[in-house]
Amino acid sequence: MTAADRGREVRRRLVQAARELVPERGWAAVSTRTLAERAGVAPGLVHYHFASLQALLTEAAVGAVRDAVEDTAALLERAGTPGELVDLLLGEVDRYTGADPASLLATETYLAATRDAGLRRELAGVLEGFQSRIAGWLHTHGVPEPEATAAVLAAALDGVLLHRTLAPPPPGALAPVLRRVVARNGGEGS
Amino acid sequence: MTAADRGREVRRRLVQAARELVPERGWAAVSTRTLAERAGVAPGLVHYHFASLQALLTEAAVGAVRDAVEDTAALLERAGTPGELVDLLLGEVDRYTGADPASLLATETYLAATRDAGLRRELAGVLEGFQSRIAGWLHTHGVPEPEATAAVLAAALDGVLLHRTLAPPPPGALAPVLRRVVARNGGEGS
Amino acid sequence: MTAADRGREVRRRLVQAARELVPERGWAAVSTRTLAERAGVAPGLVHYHFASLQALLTEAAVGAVRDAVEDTAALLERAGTPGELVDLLLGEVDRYTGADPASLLATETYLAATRDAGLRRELAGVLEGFQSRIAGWLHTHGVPEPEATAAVLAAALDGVLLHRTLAPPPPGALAPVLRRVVARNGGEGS
Amino acid sequence: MTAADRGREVRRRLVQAARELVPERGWAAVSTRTLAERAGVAPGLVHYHFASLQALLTEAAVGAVRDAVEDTAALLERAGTPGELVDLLLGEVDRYTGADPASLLATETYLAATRDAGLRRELAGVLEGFQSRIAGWLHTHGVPEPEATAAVLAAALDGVLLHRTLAPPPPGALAPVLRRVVARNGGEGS
DNA sequence: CATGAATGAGTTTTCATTCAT
DNA sequence: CATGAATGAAAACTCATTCAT
Repeated sequence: MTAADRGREVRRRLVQAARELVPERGWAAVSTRTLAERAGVAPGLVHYHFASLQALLTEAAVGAVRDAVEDTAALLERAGTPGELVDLLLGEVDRYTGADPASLLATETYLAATRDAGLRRELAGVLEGFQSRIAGWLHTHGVPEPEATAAVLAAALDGVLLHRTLAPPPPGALAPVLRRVVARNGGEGS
Repeated sequence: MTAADRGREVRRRLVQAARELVPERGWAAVSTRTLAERAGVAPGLVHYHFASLQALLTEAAVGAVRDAVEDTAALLERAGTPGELVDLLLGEVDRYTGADPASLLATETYLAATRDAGLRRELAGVLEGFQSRIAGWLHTHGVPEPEATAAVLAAALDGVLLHRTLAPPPPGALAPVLRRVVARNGGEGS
Repeated sequence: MTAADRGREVRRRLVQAARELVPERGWAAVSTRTLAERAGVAPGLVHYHFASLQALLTEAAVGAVRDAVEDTAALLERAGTPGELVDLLLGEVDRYTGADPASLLATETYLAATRDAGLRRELAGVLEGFQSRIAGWLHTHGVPEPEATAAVLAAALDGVLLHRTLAPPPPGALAPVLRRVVARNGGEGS
Repeated sequence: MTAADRGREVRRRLVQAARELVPERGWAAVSTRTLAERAGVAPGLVHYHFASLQALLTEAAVGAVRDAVEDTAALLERAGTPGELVDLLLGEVDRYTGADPASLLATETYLAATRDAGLRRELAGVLEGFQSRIAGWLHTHGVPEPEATAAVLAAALDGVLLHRTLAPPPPGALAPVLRRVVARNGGEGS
C-alpha cells in the first residue's frame, strides 16, 4: 500500500503548490512545470493525477476558499454580539499587512469562475453557504434583514481586502463604520 | 497629416480592444494577436505604438478605471442625502445583470497591480482620489467619520460587484442595509 | 531505457549542429529553427535540453575550441625542435584552403565572449591552459621567455587564420619568419 | 544648399553610429532603429541614404578599418629601426585596457567579410595595402623576407588584440619576443 | 530631403499535453 | 504509480524594408 500512499502524497503536494502559486503569479500564469517544481515531483505527474491543469487549479482553489470560509465562520462562535463579530472579522483582515495570499487566491478564483461554469457553480455553493451561516447568526442575534446584511458584510470584507493593498486605511478605522451595518436598530436615511 | 491621424486612431482602437478583452478573457490571457484582431489592425502595430503588452494593458486599464470613477463620482452631484447616494450607487450596480465588464476590468486591474509596482502606484492614486471625493461629500452632508465611511462604501461596492455573479441578491435588498453605513447618527453595537 | 538514450542523442546532434552553423552563419545569426532543422529534431527540443539558445551555443563553442586546442597541443609531442613545432603548426593552418570552420568558430567565440561574461571565463580558461602547455614545452626546449613567446605564437596563429581569407600568403612563406620567434638565441633590434 | 548639407551631416552621423555600435553589439545585432537612435535621426533615413543596412555597415566598417590602418602606418615614419617599430606597434595595443572598439570592429568586419563577397574584396584591398606598406618599410630597413614578415607582424597584432581580452599578457612582455620577428640577421632553431 | 506609420516575417521562449518506457 | 522526452502551437517582441505624405 506504499504505492497508493505515495500517490496520495503527490496529489496533496500538487494541490498545496497550486494554493501557493495562484496568489503568487495569478491563475493564468501557473504552469504545469512550475507546479511540479514547487511540489517537488516529476512534471508528468500533474496530468497523471489530474485530468487537466484547470482541474487541478479548480480543486485547489475551491478547497482553499472552503477552508478560508470555515476559518471565518469559526469566528461566529467566539462572538457574543454583532459588534464583536465585526471586530473579529476586521481583526482577521488586519493581521495581513500586504496582499495576503488567502484573499488574492479568493479573488483570482472569483475571476476564474467568471469564465468557467463548473467552477462558478462550486464557488457559488461555498459563498451561499457562508452567507447563510452568517445570516443565521445575525438573525439569532436580532439583526434586521439578516440575509442582505450578511451579503453586504461579506462583500465589504472582500472589498476591503482588495482595496487595502492600494489605499490601506488606518488600523482600526473601519470597525466603527462597519459596526453600523449590524446595528440592532437600523439607522435612517431621508 | 493623415499619417499621424491614422496612428492616433490605431492607438485608440488598441486601447479600446484592451478594455474589452481584459474583462472577457482575463488580464493574463490577453495576447497581442487577440488585441490586434479585435482592433482590426496588423499584429506588429501593438509593439509599434506601445513599449510592451503590459504598457498597453496598463494604459487601457487605468484609463477605464479612471472613467468609471468619474462616472460614479458624478452621482455625488445628483444625490441630496446620504441615503439617496447609496440608492444611486446601488442603482448603478443593479443595471448590470451578469458579470459586467467595468467591474471585472477593475478587479483584474487590482490583481494585476499586485504584481506590477507601476500599475499599483497609478491605481492607488485613482482610488485615493475617489475615496477622498466621497469622503468630502459625506463630510459636507454630516456623516461621521467620513474617510472610513468612504473606504467601507467603496469596498462594499466593489465586493458586491464581485459577489453578485455567484450569489445575486434580490434586487433592492442591499440598499436598506448599506444605508446604515451612512446614517447621520450612528446606531451602536456590542 | 531508450528514452534517456534518445535524449542524449538529441543533445549531441544539437551541439554538433551548433558547431557547424556558428562558422557558417555567424554566432548571432544562428537561430533555434536553423539549429533544429540541421540537427533533424523538433524545434521545441532546443529549449527542452538547453536553458537558452546562448547556453547551447556556449556549450558547443567551448567544446569545439577545447577540442581544437587539444588537437594542436598534440603536435607538441611530435615536434623535436622549436622550428619543427612552427612547421607543424603552420602545416595545420595550410591544410585549410578557404575560411576553415574551426578557426571561424574560434573567432566568433572570442567576439561573443566580449559580450558574455560566463563565456569569457570559460574561454579564458581554455586559452590559458593552451598557452601554458606551449610555454612549458618551449621552456623545456630552451626557448627564452617561454610565456611571452607562447602568447605571441598563439596570437600569430589565430591572426594568420583570420587574415588568410583576405590576403593568403604564398604557401610556406610564413614558416621561416615565424621560426625567428622561437629562436634559441634571441635576435636583436634597434 | 542647406538641404544638401543636412543630408551629408545625416549620412556622417549614421556612419559614425555604425562605427560605435558594431563593436558594442556585434555586426549582426546592429539594427536600423538602434542606428537611427544613436545618430539622433529619424528611422526612415537609414534607407533613404543607404541601399540597405548591410551597405551602411559595410561603408562604415571599411572606412574605420582604413582609418585604423592609416593611423598604424603613420607609425612607420616615427620608427628608426625595426625594433622601434615593434615597440610603437605594441605601444598602440597597450593603450587599450579592455576590448578596444577599433580591433573589435576590425574582427567583426573580417568575419562579416567571410559571408559577403563585396566586403571581402574591399577589405582585402585595405589589408594588402597595409601589408605592402609595412613590407616596403621592412625592406628599406634591411629585414629579410619583408612580405612574409609583414604578414606575420600584422597577423600577430590582430591576434594579440583578440587574445588580450581573455588572457592579458604582462605589460611590455610581448615586445622582446616580437622583436625577434624583425631581427636583421635572424637566429634560428631546428 | 525627411518623416514615421505600417507590414509581415522573423526572433527566443514557454506551454499543456501525450506517450513510450 | 511514475518518468521525462517529445511535440507543435502559441506567446511577446524585434526587425528590415516600404511608402504615403
